[in-house]
Amino acid sequence: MPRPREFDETEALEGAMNAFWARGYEATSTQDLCAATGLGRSSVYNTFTSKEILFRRALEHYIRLGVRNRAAVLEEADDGLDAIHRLLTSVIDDELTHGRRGCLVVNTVAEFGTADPEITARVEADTAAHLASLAECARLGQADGSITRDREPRDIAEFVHSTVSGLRLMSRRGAELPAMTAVADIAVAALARR
Amino acid sequence: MPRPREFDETEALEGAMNAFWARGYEATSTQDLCAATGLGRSSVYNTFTSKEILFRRALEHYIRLGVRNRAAVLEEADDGLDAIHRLLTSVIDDELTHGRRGCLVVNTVAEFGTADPEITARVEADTAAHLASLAECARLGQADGSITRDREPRDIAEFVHSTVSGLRLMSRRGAELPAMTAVADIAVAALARR
DNA sequence: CCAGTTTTGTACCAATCACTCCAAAAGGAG
DNA sequence: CTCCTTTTGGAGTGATTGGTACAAAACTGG
Repeated sequence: MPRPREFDETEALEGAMNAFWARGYEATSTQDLCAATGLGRSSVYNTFTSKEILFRRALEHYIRLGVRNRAAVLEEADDGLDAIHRLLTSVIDDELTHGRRGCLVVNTVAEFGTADPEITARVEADTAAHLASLAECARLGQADGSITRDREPRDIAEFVHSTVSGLRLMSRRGAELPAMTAVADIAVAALARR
Repeated sequence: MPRPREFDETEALEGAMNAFWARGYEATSTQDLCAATGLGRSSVYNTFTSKEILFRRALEHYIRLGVRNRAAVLEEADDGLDAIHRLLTSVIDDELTHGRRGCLVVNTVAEFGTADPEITARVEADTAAHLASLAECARLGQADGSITRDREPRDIAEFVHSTVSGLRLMSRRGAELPAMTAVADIAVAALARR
């Protein structure tokens, strides 16, 4: 039987994810990746094949964590509007407690645009999933009377998604908490049924 | 008297700006910069000193153009709310006619965060100026009755600024026009006096 | 304890990175 | 024309890039 690994693959992946998250794809060297994962050069390549593939796996891992977190937040909401309010609040919270790192997906979109087909496809899939979940919130909110019926659920979803991106970017550039809270407040109020 | 230059410095700067805009700072090599400016290696370094300084000048140039464009858009507005509506519409228009490039400042924030003090300061200054101009619009709109008085001008400015960033990011990831229009519509409606 | 398999560390690879050096070229002022 | 300055192209700088080669190490099933 083979020699066993001396590290936990998920932990290493998480280290790489954090490095890419902080500095972006291009600015993160393979040496940075060794340091961030705690692995030697050989182990990195033996496990993750290449920088590009490691990045895709890190992005994938990030997205999975994001989906999980969002689901947890939405679960404890009282109604549709509250769900969206909680979501925006949790974004702000997360930024404050984790040092204004922004969002890996947002950073990736900004860095790559649509230049890389594989990454574009992965981002598109995540965006679609996020939008679907937000649209479902909107539909629920319209049914329970908390969210305006003047807009299509799809459009509301796009608006909230855009607001989340905006908040993530605000945080990354170092905006103050009150400013971010104000943005979230106005966004939520815009969707409230009146 | 010295030998004169064979190129226009502003044109060269614009070429460099476009390269950084499309690919980001790290992914743009000095060779890319030569191609984008049309200059030889020596001329690039003779004129712009270093990649880092060239980037700062490109960012500066981009910001100046942006300020000029925004001023032109705001000038022809009927009232405060219309100004904000026109601003968001012009962002969408600009993205569609210029190939969904997003915004250099947004991309720069995503790529650098607050890691580089000089760039952070420049972005902060631009953000402050943009916010001030937006807050003035909000104040005007509150005075002429087009914008809600339930919010502070400062907060409205932050909200609009965040929405612009959100739209820019949407466009860069390739979102459809109707989705962007919906976001802008909801944002404008959120600020309307009712 | 041995055979078999994989991981690991080290040394190494060509290519590219940002950048520099320098001589030749190109003008204008006298 | 000559002098003086600056620009220009091309070759070259060391350092770093992403990625490999390979042998020693490490573990387990037999």
